[in-house]
Amino acid sequence: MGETNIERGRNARARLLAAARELIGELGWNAVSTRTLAERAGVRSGLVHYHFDSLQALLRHAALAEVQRMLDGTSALLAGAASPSDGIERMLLDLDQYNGSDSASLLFVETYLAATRDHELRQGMSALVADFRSSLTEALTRSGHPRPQAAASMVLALFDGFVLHRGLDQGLSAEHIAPLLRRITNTEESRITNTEEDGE
Amino acid sequence: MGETNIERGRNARARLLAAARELIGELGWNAVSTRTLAERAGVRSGLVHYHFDSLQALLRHAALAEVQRMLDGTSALLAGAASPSDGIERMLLDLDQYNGSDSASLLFVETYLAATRDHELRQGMSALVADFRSSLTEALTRSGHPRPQAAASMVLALFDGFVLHRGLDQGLSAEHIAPLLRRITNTEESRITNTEEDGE
DNA sequence: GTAGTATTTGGTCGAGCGTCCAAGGCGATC
DNA sequence: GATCGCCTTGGACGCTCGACCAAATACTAC
Repeated sequence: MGETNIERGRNARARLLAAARELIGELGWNAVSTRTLAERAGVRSGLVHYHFDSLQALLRHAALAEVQRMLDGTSALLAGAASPSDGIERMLLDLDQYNGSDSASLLFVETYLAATRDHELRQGMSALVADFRSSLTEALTRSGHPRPQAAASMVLALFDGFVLHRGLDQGLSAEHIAPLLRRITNTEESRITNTEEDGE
Repeated sequence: MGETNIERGRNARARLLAAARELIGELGWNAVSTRTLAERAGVRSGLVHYHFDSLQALLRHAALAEVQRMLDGTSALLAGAASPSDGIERMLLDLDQYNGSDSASLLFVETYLAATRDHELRQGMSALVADFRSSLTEALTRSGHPRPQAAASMVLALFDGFVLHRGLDQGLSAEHIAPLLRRITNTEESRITNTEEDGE
């Protein structure tokens, strides 16, 4: 295809996105500058505004692509599992790869925060998260969970909070909380509505 | 007492801290500048470095004080409840005041993130969170929970993730997930270890 | 009042920021 | 080999930043 000239462009663009993926987590969304970005990508800073409308647009694009990649990988675990409960537990164990201090974990949280201040990013993130949650909800519904919607929301919140807390407390492990996670994903209705038999 | 001169200083200092409390959530940790801070506090920007060693020190101080205030308020709910399960559920309902987009919610998450990049802040946050978690663990232990440590970790992660997700999905409500929260805080051992009776 | 101390002001410093752009490089096409 | 279009360069623009400091101010103590 000898499109070497165009390939050059695609390459630089991809390297800029990869650099953004790393730096958002390392430095924080607001601390990523065109110059550090260009340096990490091995290009000159002028290129940023050739390939993207603005620095924010670059960061948005990089963040959404990475979040989608992570969510896709995670929901693949759900699809390949024998039951939703197993799938969710595998997802939890899979979360151990995000130790809460690596750039992938932090990118996720940074993107959440940036989304509260950037309308376009917020819409993109909402769509991705809603998709993921509806997969979860659907799986839980099919398995007969009495509150599939609430359980899916809870599992999602738990996962993100899990990653957040790992940044402070490295002792927090997936195996540690897996047994209790099963209580949520159980298809049985909870039998106990009030536990005050145990005073002090 | 005519310490009017010192009072002036205390007042300016307090106003700077209050401004930081607001702005960290509104703009993001890294976007708070000495000048916006001073403007919000109604003082001149030079005062920042008179009352504090650096901008970072001011932000650290303000964030840790506010997080402690929030955690203290929340654990008061636990202390005043009939049982840990009730207390935890009240804490969850109390979380509804943090809608995920207000400056209080965002300050919390911003501080988590900033702690991964600021050693001193990280130590302060770790101590506060560890304190809170140990209160929870102790309460769950006294009530006979089979896995008090794991349950406390889980509840904490769930709460923070809950706030995080509310920023994207305002439909997420505490009442919605309260019934499932009880499954975690239940003092009974989970009876089901494997739920694959429901294929597809 | 005078001296002394704590607080506040207003401005400067060098550095880094996002954005823009004219000029140059470079492979494809004729 | 000339022309064309995409890609890249290097620098300039105006601006904000954290930090710092000498002078001015406000209050206290003598």
